[in-house]
Amino acid sequence: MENFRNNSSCLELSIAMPGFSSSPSGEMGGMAVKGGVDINQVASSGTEEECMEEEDEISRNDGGPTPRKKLRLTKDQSRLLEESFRLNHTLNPKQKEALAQQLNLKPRQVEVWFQNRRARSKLKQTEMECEYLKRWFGSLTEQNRKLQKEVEELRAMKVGPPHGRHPLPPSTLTMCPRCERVTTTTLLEKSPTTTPPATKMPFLQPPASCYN
DNA sequence: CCGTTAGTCCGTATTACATCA
DNA sequence: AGTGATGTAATACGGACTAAC
Repeated sequence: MENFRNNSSCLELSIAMPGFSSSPSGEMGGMAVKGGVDINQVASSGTEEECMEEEDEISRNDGGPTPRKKLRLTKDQSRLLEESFRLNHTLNPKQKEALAQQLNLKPRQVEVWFQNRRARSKLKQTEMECEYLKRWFGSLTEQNRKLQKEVEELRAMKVGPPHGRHPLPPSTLTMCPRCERVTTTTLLEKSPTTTPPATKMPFLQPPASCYN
């Protein structure tokens, strides 16, 4: 059976992360998944069916819950998994099988590794977003503080000398999120920092000056 | 055509173990 | 040696999707 579900795009945020290419393969299906399988019983290149057989053996043992032991992947295994992940964030059954064979792991282990890896990616992205929003908040606070100050100054000017002085145009601050350089622009221009970062993170749209 | 069911994969939360300071 | 923190492999569960009936 094929499963064309392809919704890992929910992970697709606009922050560019190294090794996060978000190009899931579409074709899914065909693997038995549910059911607790203690796959730590040595990483032999077994099939899913063999996993199930092992599970049966385990559950037949003494009836009691078998303590699960945890496998640590070798550096080579991790490296190869990471390389595969860079190419694809999801695996179709054939890829999974091939990779498992190559790594001397069970397909289920490869599948779990990819699931956890996707979760870690997402967590990392969320942390980055959080960090960015904090900085955003900080810069807006600072911007607000300066504008308040400017308002105060303008008010003071208004009640001060009646004529002969041209007040400066009100300005606002713009911070480039990439280089974190603050520039001043007049309010007649559209200030990018006043645009909420709701949909797209402005990492991807730094001002042209950033590249100068 | 529509509803139901079974099978599959995925995301998410959690658990349990290994390792390190 | 004991312990708490951290990283991560593995499990549990529910949702989404598809094919078959």
